[in-house]
Amino acid sequence: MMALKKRSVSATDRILEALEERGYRSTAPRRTLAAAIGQQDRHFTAEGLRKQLPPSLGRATVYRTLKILVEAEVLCRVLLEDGDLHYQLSHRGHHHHLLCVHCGSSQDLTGCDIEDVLVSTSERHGFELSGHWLEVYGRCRECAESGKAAA
Amino acid sequence: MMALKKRSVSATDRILEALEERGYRSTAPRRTLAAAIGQQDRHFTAEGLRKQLPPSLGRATVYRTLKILVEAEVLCRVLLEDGDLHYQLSHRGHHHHLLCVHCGSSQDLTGCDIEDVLVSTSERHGFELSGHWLEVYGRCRECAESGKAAA
DNA sequence: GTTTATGCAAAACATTTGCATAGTC
DNA sequence: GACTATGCAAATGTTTTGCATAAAC
Repeated sequence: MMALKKRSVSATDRILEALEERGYRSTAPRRTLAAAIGQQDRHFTAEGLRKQLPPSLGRATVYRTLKILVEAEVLCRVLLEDGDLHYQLSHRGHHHHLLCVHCGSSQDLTGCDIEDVLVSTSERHGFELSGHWLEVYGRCRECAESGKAAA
Repeated sequence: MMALKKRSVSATDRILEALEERGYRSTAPRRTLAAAIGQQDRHFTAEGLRKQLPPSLGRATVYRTLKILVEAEVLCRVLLEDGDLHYQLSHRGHHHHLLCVHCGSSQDLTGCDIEDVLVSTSERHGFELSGHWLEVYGRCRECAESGKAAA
């Protein structure tokens, strides 16, 4: 229904917990970053995020923290249609996204049978499947209903 | 069976034809580039390609030509598992790749029912599907059979 | 001759790294 | 106090741009 549910469990807290779990120290810059990420309602880039942060927060810290968060699976990377890679809040485990090209929102793809199709297709090609990356583009319900025109 | 069939119709010629079709001029640098691309037997990057070219061929020309070729659908971009985007010779039209993470070869995915699955899944989410991007990773038959160990 | 393409150098970005300083545990 | 994280500035690497010159049509 909504872009990226930012309320309820608080994405910010999930981020901080993930850092703690992994033995990273709790620092002011990381708390600031976690809060900022928690407020993103669509995919974002490292530089884009940085522009929303106090300039006192070093560039390197942003990049280093984002890398950690991707490894911790709190963030994931999404591939836009033009080939740009952005970051996005994520739920653990393998999943895919329905990316709205209009508003930038993203829904997780659940109950998807793609895996099965890939397994059989791969076998047919003598290919030993080990992973895949899928992004789905289109318009979310809201955007489809409202702007029947718009870009 | 093979990585990217470079013989038969000659990828180089396909590239040159595509340029001609689109009204681009036939120039020496473009011919050099086409030949070099035709010799690639796996995905490559702009900079990687440039290193195989005479230094007299300007950097800008490489980038400009690659962009044209992607638009002409002679090349396509492939997303590696680590998020790197590479170029690769392509066959027109929408298709996916089985990318061997070991030798870097690529097979086109044909007879794939993914589209159908996506359509129904999207509908279930109220999502108006417009496109998708899929990459499949694993080992090609040759690599799977030979190095049962190797990286 | 007109128009397009090229090479170059510089600019614009994005990301990473070394290191001294500051903050956590 | 020991170890980790930070901010900064510089280094790296990639891609884009402006522009005068050269080549294609």
